[in-house]
Amino acid sequence: MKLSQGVEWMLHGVGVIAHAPPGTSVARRVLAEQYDLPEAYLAKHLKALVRAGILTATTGPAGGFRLARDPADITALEIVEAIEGSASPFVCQEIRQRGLVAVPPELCRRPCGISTVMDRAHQAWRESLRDVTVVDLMRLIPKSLRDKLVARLAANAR
Amino acid sequence: MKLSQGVEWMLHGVGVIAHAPPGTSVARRVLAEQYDLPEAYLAKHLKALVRAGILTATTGPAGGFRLARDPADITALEIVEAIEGSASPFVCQEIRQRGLVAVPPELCRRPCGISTVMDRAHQAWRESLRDVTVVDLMRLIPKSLRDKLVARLAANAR
DNA sequence: GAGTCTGTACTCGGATATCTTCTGTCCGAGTTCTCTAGG
DNA sequence: CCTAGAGAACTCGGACAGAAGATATCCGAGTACAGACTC
Repeated sequence: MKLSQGVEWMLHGVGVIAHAPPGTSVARRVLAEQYDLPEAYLAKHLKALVRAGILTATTGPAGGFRLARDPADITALEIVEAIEGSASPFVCQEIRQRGLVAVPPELCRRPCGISTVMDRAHQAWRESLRDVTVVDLMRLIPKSLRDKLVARLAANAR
Repeated sequence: MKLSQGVEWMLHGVGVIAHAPPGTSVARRVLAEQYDLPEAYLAKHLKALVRAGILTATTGPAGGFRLARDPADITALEIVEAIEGSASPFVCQEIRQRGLVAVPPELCRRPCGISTVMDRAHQAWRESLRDVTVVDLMRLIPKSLRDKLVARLAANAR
């Protein structure tokens, strides 16, 4: 079980985009330089966030990415699932219905108990991430650096 | 993020092994037939559980696998982590220390805030799985099938 | 008849290919700004 | 001097290779039982 590193990039990245001056966008080049990330690959993950309705993208010289909604309405869970997908990491293959002591289909109306156990854990994980909003992510940046960040974003906004 | 299917196999498998008559082992062939699984690949995961101290393996004609400890002392979390590893699915690459607005090392004594958020979610996931023991897994098998299972295990024990 | 020895059959364990998924990259479509030319 | 037009530069988006990990498999090492042989 491994999370894509795009999750880390986007959790940091959305926190940066959220600091952009109102009405301005952050170009992916600016974001890539911010953390010294490969720009082309970063694009892939940004695109996923646009599809998920978390960011909006505008093209052209003054284009870039900005939040699609209020930062308080966007959760870390949404960001993670935009990249990793919302499917559970545990996929029940119904092996109980196979083999020598197969469970007859009429007893399989309810999901497999193992599957329930795993899903419950997954829900606990999701709940934890749902409690964190982009506002919280913004607060994670040390204050001294926040000023530098905002200055840089303002300088790159056109 | 995807869990190996070995997790499903072993959660079911340990539940089966736990039903073996006292003093007997379950051969991997018997376990493979139980759910119609590829025996050779199943071996890989069983080995992982032996390394983790969850099962003990004995060779020879009457050999096989049995629980290394009391079923009430073995948690689902142990089984999952024996296969997937105990590392967090989120690995912090410390990208905050890179790029144009890099955080100076003296401010990085504490772990990155993003990392903390993800680790908290991971701990919630682990806690949920830690609450489930092998005894619980045994109870997940419907009673009517449990009798058939025990009979089969007794017939294959030598 | 009892004990011992040898052989066989059965078990698990490590090393080895194949394939899907993540990682990384490139070039094309679209838009806005700017510069220039004309009125 | 002002306005309109065309060009250029900058943006994002989808299609294309390479690498790492999961999946699947085989053959070898070790052990307990069973049979046969000897005393």
